[in-house]
Amino acid sequence: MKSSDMPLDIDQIIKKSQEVCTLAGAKLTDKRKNVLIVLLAAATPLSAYEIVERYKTHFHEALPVMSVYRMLDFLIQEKLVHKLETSGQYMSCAHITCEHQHETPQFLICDRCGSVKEIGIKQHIIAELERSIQSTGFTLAHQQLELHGICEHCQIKPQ
Amino acid sequence: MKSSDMPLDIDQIIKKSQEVCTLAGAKLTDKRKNVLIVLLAAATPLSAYEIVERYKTHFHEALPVMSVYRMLDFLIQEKLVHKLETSGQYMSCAHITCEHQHETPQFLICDRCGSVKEIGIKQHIIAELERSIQSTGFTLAHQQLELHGICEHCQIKPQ
DNA sequence: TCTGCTATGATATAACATAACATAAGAAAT
DNA sequence: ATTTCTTATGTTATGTTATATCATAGCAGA
Repeated sequence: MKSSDMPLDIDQIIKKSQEVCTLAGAKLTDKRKNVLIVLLAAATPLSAYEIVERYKTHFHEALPVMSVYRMLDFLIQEKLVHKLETSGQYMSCAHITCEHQHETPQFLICDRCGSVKEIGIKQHIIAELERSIQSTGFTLAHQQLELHGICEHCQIKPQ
Repeated sequence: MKSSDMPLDIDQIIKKSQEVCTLAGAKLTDKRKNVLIVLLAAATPLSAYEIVERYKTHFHEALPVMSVYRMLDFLIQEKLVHKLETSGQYMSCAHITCEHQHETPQFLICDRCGSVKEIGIKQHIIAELERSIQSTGFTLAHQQLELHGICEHCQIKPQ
């Protein structure tokens, strides 16, 4: 069984997230926490507007989109959430409870079912990429890669 | 002098574009051609709405956004134009007049000035990327990479 | 309690994109 | 030349993602 198929221990992840925020001198308020919970419970990345809907379903409380965007900004800053630039969607970081230093994330986005797998691409490939770019004088800001394709599961299914 | 600093021979690129379309059994209509000209004349990628504005300035004719999107779809299909997924902008292909088979494009996007450089990343790096992804069962649809950072020119400037 | 900071709410609007249906323009067939 | 078909474009409406701006609430420290 691959780790990605294992049920998440949301309580543990939230606890760890609290610690991360406290260490950074930031506050994981109830609403920020709930937004994170919505993302943790989702099988796919969500748009800010989808988060509003699910928040309402889960917590019986309406949250303005504007607030969701701000909470997402906060969670991204604390590296608890990633933004997928290619689709304008947000997902919880798959490695919140990992102790190791987080590398720049790389994503495999399934264009059929919308699922996303967060992977760690070998650092030497990224290094080689950077070397191949160096000659242009360009300095990379962030190396987040978003690769689109079809996931294993959807390849097996007839369509 | 690097080729990217050289003035484009727009006439020649348009002529070649006509050929590409004819070969594919498609028609590069006047309006499609004009949209391409707008992109060729731009220093940075443009959004569909910016294209509408410039089209009006250049050709004294109002074009509905809807039509621009369709023309962009056409030009992208003919590989004369690329879409930057991370910014929702469009730019002409830098290699229209090249005879060689076009590889999947890779882009260096300057987050300061918005300029974009279309580069060819060594094929073996892409191959290695694919290999590193293969174990996940994922099949890449397109390997277009959009890398954000600061371009050479903006690094030299004070801010 | 006052002050000030941070978080959140509310409203409006910008920016990017698509759906659905109507019309026009050009090629091919008769 | 007229009809017919197809492709291209126009029109209107709406959906989706994101930001600006100003107001308010809630909490911490002086």
